Amino acid sequence: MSPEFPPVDEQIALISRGAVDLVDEDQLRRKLERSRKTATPLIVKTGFDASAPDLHLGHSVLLQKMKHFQDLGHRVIFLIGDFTAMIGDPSGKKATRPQLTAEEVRTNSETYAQQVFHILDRERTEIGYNSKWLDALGSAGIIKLAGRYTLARMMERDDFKKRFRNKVAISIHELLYPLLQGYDSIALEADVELGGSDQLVNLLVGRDLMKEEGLEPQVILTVPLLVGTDGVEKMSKSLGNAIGLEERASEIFGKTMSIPDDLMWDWFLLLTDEPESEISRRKQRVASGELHPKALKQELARRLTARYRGEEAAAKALAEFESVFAKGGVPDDLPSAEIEGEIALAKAVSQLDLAASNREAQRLVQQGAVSVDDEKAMDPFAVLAPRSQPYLLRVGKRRFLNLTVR
RNA sequence: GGAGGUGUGGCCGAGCGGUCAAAGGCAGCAGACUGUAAAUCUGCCGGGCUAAGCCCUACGGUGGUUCGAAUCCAUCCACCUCCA
Repeated sequence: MSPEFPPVDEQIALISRGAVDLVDEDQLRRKLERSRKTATPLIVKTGFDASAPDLHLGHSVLLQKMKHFQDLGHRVIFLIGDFTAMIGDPSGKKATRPQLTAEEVRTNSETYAQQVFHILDRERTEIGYNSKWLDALGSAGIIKLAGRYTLARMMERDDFKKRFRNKVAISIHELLYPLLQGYDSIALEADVELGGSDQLVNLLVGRDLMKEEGLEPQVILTVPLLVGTDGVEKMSKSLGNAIGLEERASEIFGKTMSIPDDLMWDWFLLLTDEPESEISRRKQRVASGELHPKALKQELARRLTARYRGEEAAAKALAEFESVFAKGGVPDDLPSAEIEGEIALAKAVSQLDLAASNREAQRLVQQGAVSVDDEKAMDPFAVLAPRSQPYLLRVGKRRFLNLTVR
């Protein structure tokens, strides 16, 4: 039963791969040594907000780091911030989050579980809810907790400092948020807490609170925020630059192919287990012209697609991408639709949702974006007459439809 | 409690009472090119209409002034700042 842990140096190498902050390494080393000696796994905590159940590749960076700990034999706790979600996230002060009901939290966490186990080991993942202890804390407990921290220390953090200096409002509950998050660490007696690099300060508060409580403070490890498909902003669903873990194979593949070439290196480092030395070697080979960036990006896309949709689907997505974009071909299985009676081309395009409106459909046709049966159609009012064979409609490079006109 | 400010298309952000479906930027879409749904360049970018024109909706809400308002007035709402 007693787990075998790899040598400490080996563990540290894997743990620190791609990490931004590690506070601090010596302490981690001590914890790992003790864990090895006593055959006791470390308790590794990662918090997730229960209000945003749609996970994307950005989240997967963190999940992978959790997986690393699992692979090393440690106890990974996937902590769902159901209580903190009910307070609302302080950083998103633009729109006050609606309070989630217990029911919603439950469904969301199920959705989570389904997505998370693409990466994490289902058998070895513990799922926790912070309402378990935060509910019990009560207002007296919160006040006591708040007494453990000072305004001056809270205001050391850059974001608050800036906002204060610029006279941008800071509401009281925003001060509470990190404290509650820190209390989670106390409750779990976490050895390590993982988070995105934007979480650093919150995680540090947890460390301080643990010390105050007389516990051994947690080690903090943060991972970078993954840059999204636009190559500029951090990946987020609302910015439209995200690739969801549940998307179709062709989408995952295609969207990955759409990232700027230079972003590949980051993605390789953060989203695959490719050794760092190998990544930099490839970078050199691309720079020297020996290796084609497209080929490499296709490999990245294939691997990411395979992880979430399986090898077979990934291979198919790759083949289809080549045939559609490199050779101007048509995908294997395309959607089909039927229309009763003859119809003008532009109208058909918009009615079939190949364009958002009639006007847009018209513009697309006039711009030469639409083809019928592989021939460019420039007249928006060309009539598609009823016929036994379906028409093959293509709009732009990516939208296809088999249309039967009766 | 008092003083003031702001509210424009998915976002940011211009906007003299007419020539404003509203500059510019971003995002998006398309075309060309290519090595890809990279990069670059070009075009488009509220909606409806068998249309090179007509019509409708739009500048926080409502109601006015005016031949005519995103632009002026009133009022309401929302957000923000300052002084207490």
